[in-house]
Amino acid sequence: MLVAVDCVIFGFDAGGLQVLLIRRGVAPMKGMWALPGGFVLPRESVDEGARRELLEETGVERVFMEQVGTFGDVERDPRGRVVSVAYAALVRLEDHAVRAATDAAHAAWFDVEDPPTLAFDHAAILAAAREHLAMKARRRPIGFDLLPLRFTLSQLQGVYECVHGREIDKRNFRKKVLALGVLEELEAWQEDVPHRAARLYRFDRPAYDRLAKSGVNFEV
Amino acid sequence: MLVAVDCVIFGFDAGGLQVLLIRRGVAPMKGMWALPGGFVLPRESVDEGARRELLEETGVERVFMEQVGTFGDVERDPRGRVVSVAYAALVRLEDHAVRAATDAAHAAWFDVEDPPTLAFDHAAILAAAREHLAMKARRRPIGFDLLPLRFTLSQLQGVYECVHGREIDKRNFRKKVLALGVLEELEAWQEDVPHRAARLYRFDRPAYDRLAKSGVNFEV
DNA sequence: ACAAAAGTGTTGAACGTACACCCATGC
DNA sequence: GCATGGGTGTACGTTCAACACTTTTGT
Repeated sequence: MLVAVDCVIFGFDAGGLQVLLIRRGVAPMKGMWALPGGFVLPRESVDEGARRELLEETGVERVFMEQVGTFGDVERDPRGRVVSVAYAALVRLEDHAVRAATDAAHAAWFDVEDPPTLAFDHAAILAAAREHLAMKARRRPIGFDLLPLRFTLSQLQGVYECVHGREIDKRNFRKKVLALGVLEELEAWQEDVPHRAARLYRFDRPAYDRLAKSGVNFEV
Repeated sequence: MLVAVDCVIFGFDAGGLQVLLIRRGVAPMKGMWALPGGFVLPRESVDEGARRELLEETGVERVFMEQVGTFGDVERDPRGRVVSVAYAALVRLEDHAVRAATDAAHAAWFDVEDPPTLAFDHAAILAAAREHLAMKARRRPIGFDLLPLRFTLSQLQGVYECVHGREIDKRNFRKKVLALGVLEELEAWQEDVPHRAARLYRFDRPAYDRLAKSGVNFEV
């Protein structure tokens, strides 16, 4: 029995929530889009395998990945009996210019609302990862892992709207998120936008860590 | 590489939250207490393997198990490279008179607050399952899977106090749980108790299913 | 009579939600 | 000057937390 890992890497840009996929360079399902991943080696933990495969196939490293679940149907892989452990992570799109490597002919970002047909049971894994992300967003301030270091409140609101799939009132959102006290207001504004420039904010991690310890929830 | 399953089965009685363990009948760690579980067979899914092992080792069947996580450290099992998928379930203690079977010399319930030393990394799996249970309790009405068909509000409150590890105000608890409208008030009372007899209630599943669809949360 | 748990309401504070208009900028 | 998104406050209703005493039953 083989143990594999598959990584669902989420990014965010103006077009909404994105997911990182690779085009398979080897059989089976050569040429199809799939989640980055591969087999766990005998001398590495499953967690280590996930990090290694992600780096080899996409060049993405140093991200915090969480387990989403394990997919163990008998027929899920035509190569034989393969049980796959799925991981999810959030990255800043700008920080991760992806590159093709090893058995991944290409790596590219896709809108999660409109992904290509995926190999194996990766569509189910992607769906589970989105559900996991929506749950996680209730407990942690996910926006800060997805956005640039300096961001506007509208960008942050966009993250939550994408993740939860509903619109949020602008005034109420600002009130809640500012009241948390984990945003640092910068003396800096957007540039080169065809409308009034928005103020930029930065995530105050020490303040967040203090809050998280006391068990606050980040539902918005 | 071998794939195993381990099952964390929670029950509830007057002594608090309980967990079902087996005494290992074979090496390695023969004689130690462990979570029921074993290896997944080539022709069954991981989910099926968990149900089969639980039945074989403890006689418990027809329970709804959820994945807790997958444990994949290289050194977690002295027999070699074993990746284990952990499952958790809630059962009514009274419905499951456990029995020893196959390679489990004994099966018995233990207080989750004070379990024996466990084999392999099962202490870590148990801790993860408890965390999973506390999270699950925020979204679903877990009490009803753990209690007898007819129960008192104090018993239900006891479940939540155990799971969340804190005391709850009796009046506020009753207000909230009754307001949910998923309890059916019975014309029946406790018997043979050395104090005023408490009214019995029953879980109204159709009402709950209607609520759950509309996305209510069950935090108490 | 006493021990033990059942049962019952109110109040004040905090929070969530709904809602509309003016502002700055680039074209 | 117009289109685009930025930025701001209030009022109402709901929910939550804190809190103490009387009732019933068995011994």
